[in-house]
Amino acid sequence: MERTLVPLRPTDYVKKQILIYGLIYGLCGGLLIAALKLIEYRFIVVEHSIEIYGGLTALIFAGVGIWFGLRLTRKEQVIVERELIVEREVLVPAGTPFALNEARRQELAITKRELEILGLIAHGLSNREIAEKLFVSENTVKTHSSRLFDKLSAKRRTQAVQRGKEFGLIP
Amino acid sequence: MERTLVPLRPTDYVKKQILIYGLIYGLCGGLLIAALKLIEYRFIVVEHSIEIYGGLTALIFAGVGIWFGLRLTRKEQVIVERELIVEREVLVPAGTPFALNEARRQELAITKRELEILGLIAHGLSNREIAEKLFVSENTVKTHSSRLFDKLSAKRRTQAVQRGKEFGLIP
DNA sequence: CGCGAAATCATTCGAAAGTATGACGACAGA
DNA sequence: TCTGTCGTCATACTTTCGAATGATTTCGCG
Repeated sequence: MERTLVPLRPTDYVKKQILIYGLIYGLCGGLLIAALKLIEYRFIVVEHSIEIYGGLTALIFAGVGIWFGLRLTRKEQVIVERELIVEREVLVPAGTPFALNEARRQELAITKRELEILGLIAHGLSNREIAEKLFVSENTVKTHSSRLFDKLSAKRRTQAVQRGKEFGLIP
Repeated sequence: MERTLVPLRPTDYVKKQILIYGLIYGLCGGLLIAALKLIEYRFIVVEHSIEIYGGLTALIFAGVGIWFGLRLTRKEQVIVERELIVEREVLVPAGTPFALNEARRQELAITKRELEILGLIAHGLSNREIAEKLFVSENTVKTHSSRLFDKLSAKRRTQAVQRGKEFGLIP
């Protein structure tokens, strides 16, 4: 079985962006601590202030980081899932629950994004919910699903799900 | 018509864990900064050290946070997959194409007619098509499906299908 | 860098789906 | 016989989908 997984590597552009924003982000953290320190010198004196402030800052920024991480993965959900499946296939070759029919996908000229949306449709999400989840507009979701239905010869989303399962595009 | 279904969401225990680990995490950040400060006092003196150290700490912790966020979602998906597999194993032991979970059906108080309509919905039929197939009016189909969605806590037909499969009501 | 394929977003409009409510007959069981 | 459940149908209304188009931006690849 052929297995062409997309590594999902960030482009140079994205890398640069991450670097820049990361630096700005870190700077903000430093400024926050400095500000706290400054306030302290002016008004009150607290023991172990550096530890406390640092801890608070780290906590806040960690929270933002986690949130950001969660947000990031949303876009990659389907692909992540696919990787998992591959892994399982290697581990448990006997009773494979689901393996993406990549050949069929290319045969039908269904893009990854469309497949991703098909998965979300199958999970019972509305177009709006999908849009929110993927961080795009509802119109975009409509466009994708429209093309998807066309490729699957489906008239409704329920039908698309049915055919998608038949074709082994979704579990 | 209230219908209390198990939410399958993070428990209080998990929340507490997150809180505790979050605090510990933040503390580590503070200690890290303090350590840096200490080292500075001993050996070298740097200007704006607080800002720099704070920034570095924030940066590191943000990175860890993002990594952690990524990690979190990945684990979640594995679990979801696993649950699905278990359920499927139970429902389809071997050879049998599909066995209706009658217990679940009665538990949810879903009538046979409603189940029938759920099956047709899952096959991708529209309300009108279902009506024609069952020799009833479209309004009747709507009534049935409305009640069905209520019992399944579904807002859309795609969601109803999804839950129906989860519950072993449809193949 | 340029090109084609994807992805993004918008607008409009009709069709389909879903909500809310009420009603009526059939029928099983207390 | 009364009660409750089920299946049937209707009306009115809101929301969501989906089709058809066109436009712009981004990405991957040679």
